[in-house]
This record gives sequence, structure tokens and C-alpha cells, in this order.
Amino acid sequence: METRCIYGNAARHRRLGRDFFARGVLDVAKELVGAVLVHDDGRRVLAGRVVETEAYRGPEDRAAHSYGGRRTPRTEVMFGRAGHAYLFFVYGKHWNFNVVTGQPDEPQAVLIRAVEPVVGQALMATRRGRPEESLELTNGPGKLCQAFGFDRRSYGLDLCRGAIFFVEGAPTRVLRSARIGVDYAGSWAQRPWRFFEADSPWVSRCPRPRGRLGRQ
DNA sequence: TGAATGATTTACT
DNA sequence: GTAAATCATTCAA
Repeated sequence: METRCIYGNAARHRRLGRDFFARGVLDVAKELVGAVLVHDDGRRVLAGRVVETEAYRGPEDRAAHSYGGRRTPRTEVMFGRAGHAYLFFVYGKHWNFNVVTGQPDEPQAVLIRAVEPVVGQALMATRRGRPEESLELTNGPGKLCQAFGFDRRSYGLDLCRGAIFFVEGAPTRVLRSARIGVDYAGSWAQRPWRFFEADSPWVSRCPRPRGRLGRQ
């Protein structure tokens, strides 16, 4: 599926479709790094290259909101079809944006943790209260939601159609680490289910090096 | 109906 | 480096 040009050059951009998302969450999380997240509300366009993701794989993953098959109004969308948006509110302030993956009744999702702004930095800067060139625009899951204007209104939206979507990006070097902020999950927190672009200044934080050479 | 808590961010030392 | 902010969601009663 073609979309109109959204960032700068004349290249054509292909929207990621159902088949891309209806796979295992680890594959999708890894391959989303380098893709471009777009929010086109018809008046303004925002876009950013995904540089950091995390995979959450219920029901077995203790770190996932869908752990143990927990099916609530909040997690409901994760039990449905891949390619839909799962948003949740945390710490009394922040929204986080995910895309559902896998097959129905496999409650998985990829958390988008950081992007590199590509289009619409001025609006992102206004919403974030930071300069346009600031790394703080979108280098965290809550920050990018604020910059892109994501909140409960986007819950359940189909990312294969509509105003919010991903387009294919160029391949890039992807590293992995443990996920962030899920220490409550015991050994599940240690699994290397966080994926991020090597050498990107836009990732939310540098992973703690593991091993003498800082290898992943 | 009430209590606990969190897939974070920010300010401050 | 630490700590406070702040409220929707969840679960127990």
C-alpha cells in the first residue's frame, strides 16, 4: 500500500500492514527499529524513525500487562487482531504507545520507547516545552506520546488504516538489552527483549553494559 | 469503597 | 545520583 510522501524526498513509502504485525512479538519489535512512525491528522504531519522498542509477550511474560491472561478493559485490545494500538496511562502523568502483534488471543504488543524526529519538530517542541533540536523531544515512551499527541483517544485504532501508522524504513543495526522499568517481573526482566538502534543519540537511555567489552 | 501501584518524567542535590 | 509527582487501573473486601 502506497502512502503519499511524508518526509522530504520523493521516495515512496510503504505502510506496514497486517501481515507485518501478525507475527511473533520479538520479530516485530526488532524489525520496527528503523521504521517510521507517522501521525497524520489531516492537518498536520508528525513523523519519527523508531530507534527503540520493547516486546511484551503475554500470557507467560510476567512483565506484560496481559500476564496470566489478564483480560481487562485496559488490556482488551491486546487479545484482538494485530496492528491495533494499545495505549495505557502510568504514574499519573504519562501515556505509552504500543502496537498489538501475533494472532488473536495471543496478548502481545510492542512498546515504542523512542523515535528520532523526522517531520514536525516545531509542533513536537511546542507540546514538549523544549527546543526543536532537543533530544528530550521523543527519547522516551511518555515523551514521544506527548510529542505526537497520543492519549486515550488513540486506544484501539487500526494502524493498518487511519491517521497513525508505520512506514517501512531502511535496515539498520539493532542491538538488544534487558527491558527498562520492569524489575517487578523477576527473571523475565532480564530477558533481552529491548531493541534499539546502535549509536543512536535518541534512545531513552544507554543500557548497562554486560560483560567486559560492553557487548549485548 | 478503599488501597496499592506503576512498561515515567522531572527537578533537585 | 535520589525523590517526588500524580491518577487510572486493578484487585480485594
